[in-house]
Amino acid sequence: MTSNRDAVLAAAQRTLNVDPGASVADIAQAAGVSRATVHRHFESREALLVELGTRSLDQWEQRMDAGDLEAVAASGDAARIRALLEALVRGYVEDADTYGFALTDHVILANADLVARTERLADRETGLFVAAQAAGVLSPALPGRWFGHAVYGLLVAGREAVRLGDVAPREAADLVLTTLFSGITAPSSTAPSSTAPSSTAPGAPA
Amino acid sequence: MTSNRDAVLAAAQRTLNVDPGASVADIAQAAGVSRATVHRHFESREALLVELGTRSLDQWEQRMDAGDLEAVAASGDAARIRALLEALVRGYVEDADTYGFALTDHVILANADLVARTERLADRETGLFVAAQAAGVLSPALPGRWFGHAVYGLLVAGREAVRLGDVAPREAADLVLTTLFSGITAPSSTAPSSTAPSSTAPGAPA
DNA sequence: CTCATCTGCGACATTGATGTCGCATTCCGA
DNA sequence: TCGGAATGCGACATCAATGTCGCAGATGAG
Repeated sequence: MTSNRDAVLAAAQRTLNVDPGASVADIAQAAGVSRATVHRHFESREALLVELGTRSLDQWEQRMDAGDLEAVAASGDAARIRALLEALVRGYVEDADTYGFALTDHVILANADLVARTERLADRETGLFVAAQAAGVLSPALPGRWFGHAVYGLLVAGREAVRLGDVAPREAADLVLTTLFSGITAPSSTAPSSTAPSSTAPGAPA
Repeated sequence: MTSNRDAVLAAAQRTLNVDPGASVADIAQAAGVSRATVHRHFESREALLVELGTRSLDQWEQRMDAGDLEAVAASGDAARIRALLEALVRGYVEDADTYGFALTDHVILANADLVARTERLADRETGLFVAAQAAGVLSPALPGRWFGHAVYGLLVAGREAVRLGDVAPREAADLVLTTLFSGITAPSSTAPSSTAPSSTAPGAPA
């Protein structure tokens, strides 16, 4: 059984979220095993990080699979596209809670394989964004590649806001989503916020 | 004269923007001096990073000073507030070009003094955001502390998008601004985009 | 010209972290 | 019960990066 291997991964994930520069020794301690044991399971610190990074990309991919991304994109159905976008982002915010450190970890971001795979997944996601533009859901004025970056940036923002205690973990998804979709300006005059996330409006009782 | 000291700082800034984990040796090489010389000017690698971080905070502070932040906030004048917000963000995007690495550098982000000063500056900025809410410029539904994070996140996004070549450096500011203010959804039907940045719309001829 | 100061550098010392190795212990299946 | 495969660990070896020290050349005021 890989019981302890998973324990190490879990500990690493927890530890790195607090201190992204944590050493193998720190991680081993958090996992309650010796440093050598960590090295039995992972050839190097980088290998450990790469595995975590891979898992975070797995989650991303699963989110897109689960949402049937290509089918929804091809459907051209504005409502479906819109709903999928929202579901994806909510999912990402949730995942960021676990793998958030991977968003900005330099070791992970420098690994060629992960970078390549990230690119492929981003391309795939961009397909949805572009379809969303065609369906009138997303602004046609923005470059297709930008959307993914915007999502990424707001994930980082949400994570940081929660980490610093500026927003409650529960609020994060709504904030990210509202900001992403509608921006931060006040809804123009009295018009109903037709572009706000469908679910609970931020500020409403949770 | 501190000629070479400045040269080291400049080299560090350049080098770190490419490889955030660059060693003192890397920086020294980029500056065309020996490693020991770097250490003559900066007690430690951390001290060097802290100085760069300090300078980036100086810029932030200067932007707020230059915009007369408190006066504008107190004025309650929606147009002035709105204009200042836009000017600030444009300024930040420009600064991120130079000090971008500081946005996510773990050494800098872990330094107590810099964190404390960042907090103070963020509080100051939040004053403007809250005034903007009162003036009807920013959404009253969002928590005051969120705005700063949203700006931060989109700066990271813009920086990354430019770094990866997904958007032209010239476009970055418009993209960040539009996304921040109006989000990424298509303007609801045919209504004039009353909340879009006042200057050049993204996509318009530069 | 001369001394004092500043700047730079090569060589050394130290440190923290990484990764390896052989031995002990546990956990099965036969 | 027995044997081997897997797991864990302490101790060691290595390495990369940091930081220190004393000497050498430049610079500049007097």
